[in-house]
Amino acid sequence: MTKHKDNQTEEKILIAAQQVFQAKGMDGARMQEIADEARINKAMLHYYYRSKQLLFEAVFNKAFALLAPQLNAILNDDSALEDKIRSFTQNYISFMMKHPYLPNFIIQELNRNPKFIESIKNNVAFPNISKFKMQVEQEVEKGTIVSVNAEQLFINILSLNVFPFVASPLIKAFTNVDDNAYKAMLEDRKTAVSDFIINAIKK
Amino acid sequence: MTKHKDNQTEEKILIAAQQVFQAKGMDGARMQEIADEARINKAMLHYYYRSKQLLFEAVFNKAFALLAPQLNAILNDDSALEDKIRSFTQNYISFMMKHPYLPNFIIQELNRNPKFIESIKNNVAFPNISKFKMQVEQEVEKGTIVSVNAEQLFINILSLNVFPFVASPLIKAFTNVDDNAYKAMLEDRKTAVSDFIINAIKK
DNA sequence: AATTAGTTTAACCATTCGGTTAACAAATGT
DNA sequence: ACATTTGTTAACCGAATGGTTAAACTAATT
Repeated sequence: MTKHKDNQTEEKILIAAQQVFQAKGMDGARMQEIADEARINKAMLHYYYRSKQLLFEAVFNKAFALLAPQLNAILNDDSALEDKIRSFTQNYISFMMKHPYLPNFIIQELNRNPKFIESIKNNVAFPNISKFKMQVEQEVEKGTIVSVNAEQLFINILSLNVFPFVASPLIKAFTNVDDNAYKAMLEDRKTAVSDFIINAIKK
Repeated sequence: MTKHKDNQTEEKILIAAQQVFQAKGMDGARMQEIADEARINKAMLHYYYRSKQLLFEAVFNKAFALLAPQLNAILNDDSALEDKIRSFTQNYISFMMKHPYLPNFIIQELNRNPKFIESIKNNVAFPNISKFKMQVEQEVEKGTIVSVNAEQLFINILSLNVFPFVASPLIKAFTNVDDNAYKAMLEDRKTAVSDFIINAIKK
């Protein structure tokens, strides 16, 4: 980062830290466990990242940088609303099935420390609703969809796509479904959710 | 609980533990902080609840016992599907606005320890989808709603109602909305969400 | 070969944390 | 009145934890 040559150690640490932090959260993670996971000496963690807090922030920012473009796909894209909803749902669920820990990690840590969001809000690619809002308002005016508040619609889209990943243990228990069947249900949702949304707003 | 007389101390501890655990989670909570919050000596925590783990479980079970009946309102009630969706949405959002920490706490701790759910599954009032599933299938057969999978519909209802409480810091940031405006949006959702759902499944 | 800068390790340190102990106070029962 | 049980406190304990240090090691640079 600063004086360090391009060493593989720094990368190994970040990967290990990612796994441990995402599984156990900031408070539950142990520096020793991260070191073990990376198969290096614990002092190396501090050599490269100075403190647990800074290592955590590196992991968090990387995770957020991975998530943000996914959301911008629906917020900033130029294609038609219905197409966007379909492609977003399809892509987002595929993406999340590859990174199931991601949304929970981000949500949990932001709840733990809400001030933390200010520091990432400055990020260039921070998702923002304004363009999406204009598009929805235009569609309402044109009469292609029912009268709907853009913020509420965005919350609905996000909820339907993200929540099943955040609350999976709970949902599995309520619906008496095992891991494989749940995966199949998520697969179905790639189209079922967009059908649901479009039905809800279509005139 | 066991040999203790109906002392107010035990109750004070549980209330304080609830606040601290729900704000900071199992790993982030400190026994000393709970004692301070309850204005009692730390040793009392162990006198009444033996260990941090057991105190945590008491808090968790109480929280879950508060949540479960809310869910059973839509799963086990006999009224018509559309009415249930409306009343559930209305009641659930009102309820959550009074207990905003609840869903996050439960979801977070179940993700931290998925085995933990087995111990509460035995609970008599543990929410179960089976009756709701039958009702949805009947409505589909009668032709009053579009063909829809009951589990998926249940996930959708849950997502739309719960997620805005779980991810509030994130949503507030994306939509550029402050605390008061967000509260107003949640208020709107009491009817907006049920309209959205019913629109989505109506023929 | 000697110097230097960067990297790695084992041992160590101070603090925090969950939990215990022993003495004491206040009820409760006889 | 006395004894026993229950409730409360301060002081303490050992283990775990984030972080530091100083020395050893490695590999370029001169």
